[in-house]
Amino acid sequence: MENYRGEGDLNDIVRASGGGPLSCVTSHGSATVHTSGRQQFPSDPLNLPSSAVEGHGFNAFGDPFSSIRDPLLHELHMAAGSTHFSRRSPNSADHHRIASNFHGSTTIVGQSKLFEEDTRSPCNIFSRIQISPVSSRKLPVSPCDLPTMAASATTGVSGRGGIKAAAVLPSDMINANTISKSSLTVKTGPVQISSPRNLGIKKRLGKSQVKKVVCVPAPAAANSRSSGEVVPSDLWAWRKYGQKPIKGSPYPRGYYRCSSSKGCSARKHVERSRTEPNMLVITYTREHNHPWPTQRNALAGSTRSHPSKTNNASSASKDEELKKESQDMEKQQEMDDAEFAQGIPQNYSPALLPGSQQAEDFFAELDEIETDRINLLFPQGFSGTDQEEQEEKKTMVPFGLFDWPENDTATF
DNA sequence: CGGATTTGACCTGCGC
DNA sequence: GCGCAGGTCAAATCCG
Repeated sequence: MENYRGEGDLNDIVRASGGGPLSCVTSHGSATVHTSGRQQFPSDPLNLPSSAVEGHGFNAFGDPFSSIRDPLLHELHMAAGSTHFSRRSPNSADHHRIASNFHGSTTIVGQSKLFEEDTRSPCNIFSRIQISPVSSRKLPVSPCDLPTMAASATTGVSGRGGIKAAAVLPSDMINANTISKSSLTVKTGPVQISSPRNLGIKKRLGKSQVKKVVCVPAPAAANSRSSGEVVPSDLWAWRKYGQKPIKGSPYPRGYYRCSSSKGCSARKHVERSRTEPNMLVITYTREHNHPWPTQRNALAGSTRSHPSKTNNASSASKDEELKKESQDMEKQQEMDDAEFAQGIPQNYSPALLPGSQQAEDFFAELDEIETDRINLLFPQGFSGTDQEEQEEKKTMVPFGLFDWPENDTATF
């Protein structure tokens, strides 16, 4: 059984309420009249004192994935936290501002009230993120195939038994940026994350395995060899070892194992949602038995997934970009590691007052870092002049990590 | 040439 | 026990 640490090591992905830092939804730009899509981003785990986080049940279930952070999820998390919550303010006006900022463009009048209410509610956003026990055999449809369940899934918890299977929230439903854009059009990808952190109950699945499911928008461009299937890249290096047609689905499922480290038994399989072909359902099984790789390792392990990234950049500047990116990522990882080691985010600085010089300097630095990160992730730069477009791309930052073509953002 | 992908065969678990 | 479907293996092939 290789290094597989056993079925018991993986938690189920269902939690009756509460959730974890992985429950970061970066979707935006979608529009819905569903106004209960409350964003509890003050629950951003990066910026909350650990006590507050634990108070909501984080890390209360010995989640194996909490010790090994998935870079994909981690980056989503980071991007959301850094991009939209760096300008912290204790007053409600800024709550309002933050809530609207998160979605990049639209200000929702009255949002702050919702915001405040929700921060008091024990049923925070994390209970609204996709919560789905997954069994490849017993779940007839993938999490992304269940948009119609969203209404009932807004709590993420059903009445009977407390857990609703496959309660998947389309981004439309989780999006606080309601009534803002063309109805029900997802312009940039929704990301639905089902995390083992969301589990309160262990549940055995088909082959005694518990899985972690992530739904991401499917890139359209081809960056794989012949199948045309495009798999978003995360910081792990994955090697494809199989592909199978799945009954009932027109799309095959690709099987990948971690190649970041020899002997790592981590697996994932990627398939398109059968009802939403624009969505990829990535199911992670087993655990990595090594720390998640540095950027250098990740790049080394995914060369084939990154064909011809020329983009008019000279090789010299490309090297510099890569170098800078690598340094940036490593620096960020070091910071993160330190935060996780201490349990309290180091950049959590509640003492900063909005008007103080200290705060201004702090935010100025964050702005610089922010700009750098975005530039790194979009080395081509933002070509568009439209402010909304730029805002959208800014919010898209995490998706850049998947190495998606810029143009794909409008294909949903 | 080394490493990644493809793909058919084989293995295994589950439902009937 | 049998059949089905998902998961894995490994040889062939491809690509940088």
